[in-house]
Amino acid sequence: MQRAALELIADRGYDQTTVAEIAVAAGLTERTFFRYFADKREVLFASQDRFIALVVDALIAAPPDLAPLEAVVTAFGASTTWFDERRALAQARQGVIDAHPDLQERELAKIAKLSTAMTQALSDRGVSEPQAALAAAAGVAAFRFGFAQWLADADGHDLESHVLSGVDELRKVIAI
Amino acid sequence: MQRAALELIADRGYDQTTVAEIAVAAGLTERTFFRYFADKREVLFASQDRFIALVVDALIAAPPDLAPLEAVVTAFGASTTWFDERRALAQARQGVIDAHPDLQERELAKIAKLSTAMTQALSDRGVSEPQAALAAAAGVAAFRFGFAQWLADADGHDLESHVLSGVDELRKVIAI
DNA sequence: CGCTTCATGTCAGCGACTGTCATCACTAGA
DNA sequence: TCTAGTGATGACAGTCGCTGACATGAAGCG
Repeated sequence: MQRAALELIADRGYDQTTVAEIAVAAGLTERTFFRYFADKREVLFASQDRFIALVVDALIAAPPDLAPLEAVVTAFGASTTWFDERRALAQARQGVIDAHPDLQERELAKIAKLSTAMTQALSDRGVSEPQAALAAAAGVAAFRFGFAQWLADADGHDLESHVLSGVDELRKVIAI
Repeated sequence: MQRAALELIADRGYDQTTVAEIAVAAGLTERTFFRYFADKREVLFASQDRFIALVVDALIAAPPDLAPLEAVVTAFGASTTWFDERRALAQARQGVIDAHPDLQERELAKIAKLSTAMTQALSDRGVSEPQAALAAAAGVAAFRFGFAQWLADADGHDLESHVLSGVDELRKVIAI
């Protein structure tokens, strides 16, 4: 169903694609669609949930002596090869999302979910509440920055180096 | 209409309040509601748009020799007295928003809108693209942090001091 | 063979949202 | 003062996202 949805929406646009059409294209009915996905947008974000789980697990498993922001960056590192192997798909998906405000909203919500999950994981590592929240926010900002650069980057540096340069930029901005 | 909406939703919940009810409570019809607000959520966020305009204008007007992050913080300072005078209303509104995921999504979207507007304004001040994006992201993160503290703060420090302590915390996290 | 369970289909219905046309007040200008 | 135009609103019908309730059929298990 996710594949069918991405193809249909990429083809004719989000508004012009009904849930019924997606379901039929996958050989099912509209009602069944809503048994798998909470709403229409969600069909494009199921993979995002897996990504979040992956990164949070990596954060929990990170060496306990790392500073908060370093632990966050390390955790993101665990996901970068997964992306590096699927750059074309990620670009297609991002194109669809960037084309519709409703989808951008959902993406922001997923990012926020990631951020709060990382905050929680940092708390569990013994980081204080404010430090955890801001380290997660900063790390996520750097990742988003690096991710955008990576998607746009024609000469194919890998995602991780883009994320690291995002952290560097962040340090420069803050250090003033 | 905004007042009617906030009261009704605070009273019986977002899902249990229909657009038609809000419109009638304001002496209008559902169709007219949708001429003023793009969708049901938006009625709770019109004020947010004014806030964004205010802060962005302040950023444009900030002394040109300020560092990016300092300019952002200064711009937020222009809005804090507005909030300090309306703390009770802000709390009511935040309570409603926190009670429904759809509204949280919209709030994130508004925050993102603010962030990109500030990025643009920083660019216009001559700040480089990456620095602008990250300074805006960092500033917004600090503001959100300070805002949450301020809403929860019983002994009434003003918003600005909470935001400044957010920036301090951010510096500590990053500096490692 | 009967029982349960799980995935799916069917159907009816609500509410968000839109396009279209009608109505009515208000204004500008002859 | 009449008239034409403009802008805000209402009325109505229709689409689509989404949900609850019940039916069906296949798979597994005693």
